[in-house]
Amino acid sequence: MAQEDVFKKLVSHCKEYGFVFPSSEIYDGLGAVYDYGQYGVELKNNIKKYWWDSMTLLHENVVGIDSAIFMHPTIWKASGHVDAFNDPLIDNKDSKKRYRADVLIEDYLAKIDEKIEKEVAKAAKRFGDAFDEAQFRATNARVLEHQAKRDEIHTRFAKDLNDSNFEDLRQLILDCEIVCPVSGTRNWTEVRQFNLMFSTEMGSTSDGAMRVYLRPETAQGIFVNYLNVQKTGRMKIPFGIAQIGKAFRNEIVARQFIFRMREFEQMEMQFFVRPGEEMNWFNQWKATRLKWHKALGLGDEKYRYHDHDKLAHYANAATDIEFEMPFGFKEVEGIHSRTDFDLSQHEKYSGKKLQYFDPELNKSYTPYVIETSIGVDRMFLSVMVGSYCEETLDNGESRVLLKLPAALAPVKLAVLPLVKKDGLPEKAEEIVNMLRFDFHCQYDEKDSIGKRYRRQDAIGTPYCITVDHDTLNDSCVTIRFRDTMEQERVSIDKLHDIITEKVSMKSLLKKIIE
RNA sequence: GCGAAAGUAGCUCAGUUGGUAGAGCAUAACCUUGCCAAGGUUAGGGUCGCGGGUUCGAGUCCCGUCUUUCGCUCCA
Repeated sequence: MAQEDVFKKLVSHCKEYGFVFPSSEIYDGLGAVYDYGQYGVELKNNIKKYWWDSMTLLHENVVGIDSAIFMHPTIWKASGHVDAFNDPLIDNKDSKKRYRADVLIEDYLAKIDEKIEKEVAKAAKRFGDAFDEAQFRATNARVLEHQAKRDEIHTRFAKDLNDSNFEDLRQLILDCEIVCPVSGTRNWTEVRQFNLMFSTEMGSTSDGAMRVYLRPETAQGIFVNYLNVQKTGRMKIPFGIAQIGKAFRNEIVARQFIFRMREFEQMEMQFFVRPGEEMNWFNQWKATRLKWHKALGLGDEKYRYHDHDKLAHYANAATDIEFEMPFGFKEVEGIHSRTDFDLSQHEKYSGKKLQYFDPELNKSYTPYVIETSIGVDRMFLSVMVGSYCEETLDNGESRVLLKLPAALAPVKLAVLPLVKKDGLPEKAEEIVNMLRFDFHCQYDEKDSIGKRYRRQDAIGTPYCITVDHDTLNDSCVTIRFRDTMEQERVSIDKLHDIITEKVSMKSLLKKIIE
């Protein structure tokens, strides 16, 4: 089966079994925004817990925070996000070339200036020979006309740009009859500002309102709090701060299901180190993070590093951990050595000292930062991709199952009475009531036992507990394993310990520090 | 953003030259059965993505729009 078909089926599966729904579906959806359903939210929460525990439990020197989505707007100036994508752009539909709208108009204004100069030069040359009053008046009128036009355009241009009024800016381009240098046509698209940040107003409706942004990354919330945490937590360098939270990016092209969304969730950890020691820590976190992924057992060959050749302005080393999606190897996590760029920028813009006094070195410095940044939704997708499975059984039947790591599965076990009479449902309910405090359990008595097994396979439930007539006498049940379909007869008393051992995060976490 | 294709039940899809919408699976109830998607009876669920137009009549033809997918482009 082609990879694209698998992906299509996976997307359908996510919808059909309550993992992921398109947002606002009854209103035709909202582009590149998705909601998590009843099983999706459980899986997602488990992924987050796995990450959180791996950071905060396995590392004494890593603590968590939860910073607000709204932050002071100057933070985004300091981080470089405001200036990075602020140009008004316009496309010519015929040549498919993209231009900066403001540059087109500036070029046009320059042309008018050229015309004026030419007129003046021409007149000066002519009047050198003989003065003709009629010609002088005509030239003067043309120059004044040009100047008036230039001033008018300039006024409108400055106003539109200042107000970010792109409709008027486009109208100005049309009114000036500016043509595309390549195609020579005036077939223009709308003017758009490709700013990756969403903005909104904070404060009163009229004068006092301040433009604030929905954060495009969670990292800045960590940087601006790093001294608070360091001082109140008595943290010594090296130490890290972890955070899980929503981030928002106004992507131009958002595609591939939940891989690139406009509202998404990040799990970021910023690790503060001594300047000069950053490469050691960079390599260490690179290795640790890959172990975290591989511990899930989705297949080691599905992961690879992708080292960046071209580095962002803030980084001196960067690598991605990529996962093999049906549409190719794609970035799931980024590990960056961000130097002291962010903290220095915030020192500059806030005017506050953000240095750390290192008692061992007996001096102050601005720490360097290693960042690990992973997209929760991408991780979710990679887990689904790695788990989705269509099998043909010995009897020729097929089954669809999610081979989810037991620790991540939304439902840990289903308790099924073989028949819904003879007291078996009551016995099954008893077992559910015994286990429900520790595990997410489901009870199901509808349809044949085989059908119920398949239903649980489809949502990735690792264990099914079946209550039969013998159970009433010997207090034993069969436990059926999702991946092998094998069964084992065990005592009800032992169920709790058996399941605990299998679904605990502990076994995953141990693999990371091995 | 450009180009192409698609949108009909929860899912996968059919629907003839235009004549008031179907199947399989799924869901719910009952009967029978009981360890890997069994059978029977019955029920619920669709203004055919949305809005216009042509027509006596539109799921079907035309226009617009929204959403999704693929390719290119852009971004990281």
